[in-house]
Amino acid sequence: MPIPHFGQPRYRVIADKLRLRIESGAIPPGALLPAESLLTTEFRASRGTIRQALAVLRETGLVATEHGRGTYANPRPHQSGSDTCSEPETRQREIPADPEIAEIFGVDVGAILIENESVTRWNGAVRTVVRTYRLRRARP
Amino acid sequence: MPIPHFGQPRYRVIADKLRLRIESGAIPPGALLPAESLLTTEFRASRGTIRQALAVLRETGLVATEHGRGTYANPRPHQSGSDTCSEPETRQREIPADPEIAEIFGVDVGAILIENESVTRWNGAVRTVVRTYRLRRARP
DNA sequence: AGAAATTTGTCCGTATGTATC
DNA sequence: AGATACATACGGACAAATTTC
Repeated sequence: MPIPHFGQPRYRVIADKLRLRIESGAIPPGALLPAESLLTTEFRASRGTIRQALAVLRETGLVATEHGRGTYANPRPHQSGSDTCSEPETRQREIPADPEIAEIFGVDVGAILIENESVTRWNGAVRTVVRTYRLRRARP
Repeated sequence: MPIPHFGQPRYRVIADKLRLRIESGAIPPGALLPAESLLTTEFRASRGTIRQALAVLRETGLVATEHGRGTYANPRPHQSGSDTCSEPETRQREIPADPEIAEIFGVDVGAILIENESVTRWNGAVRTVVRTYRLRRARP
C-alpha cells in the first residue's frame, strides 16, 4: 500500500533532514551515516525511497557512498587553517599507446599519445593523480 | 524473478544504446524518446530499470524529462558550430598499481587503486581520456 | 469545459547479486 | 564462512501533469 506524497515528496523531506544533520555537525565530516536498512525503520520508508534521498545528497556532493561499506558524510574536507593543499605538480610527455587505451582511441598499439599528468598532494601525501590522454594531431 | 546483472548492469547497457541513438541522430535533438512504457517492452526491462537508464542520460544532460510530456533528446546542444561533443562516458574500477604510479603514491606495487575514467568524444572520435587515480579508503 | 487516455513521478514490497567487514 | 551493507531488478499501485477527444 503506497503512502501518498502530499506536497513535498517523501524522499526530499528525508534528504532535507539528513542534510540538516550533516550541516549541523550531528554527523561530522567523514562519519558514516546510518545504514540504509536503519534509515528505513527510522523514517518508515522503503529502501528505494531512502536510496532516492541519498541520491539527492550524493548529487550535491554532500555524501559519498561506497559499495559494501556505507555512506559517508561530507567526503571533501573543508579548508581549514593548517591544512596545506599543494599546487598540482604537472608534467607532459609522449607515450606509446598500450592495447587498452589504443582500443579506446581506435588507433594502433604503440601509437604516440600525449599524456598530461597532474599530482595533487594534501598535507604532503598524494591525494589524486589525474592523467589526460589525447592524440597528437594536426591543428584544425 | 530478478535477472542477475553479470558484468555491466542492465540499466547502463540500455543507457548506452539510447545514447547511441541520440548521438547517431536516429533520435534528433528536440525529439521525444519512446515512452517509458514502450521502452520496457522493447528492452524487456522493468520500468524502474528504464527510469534508471534515463536518469544516467539526464545526469549527463543528454536528455531532459518533463512530467506528463515525455523525455526529450539533447534539448540544448550547447556546442557551437557543427561540432558535436558528447558528454563524457565514465566508469570506475579498481586496478593494481603499476610501478610508476605506485611510486607516486608511495605504496607497494600491486596496491589497489580506484581509477575513474572519462572518455570524451568529438564528432564521434575520441578526443580525450581522463583517468583519475586515488587510494582506496583505508580500513577504519 | 470536461472526461479519458497517455506519460512521467512517487512509493511500496520482495528477491537476489556483490562487496566489505 | 558468516554477517552486514550497498547495488540491481522485478512488479504493482496510485498521484500528478499533459495531451487528446
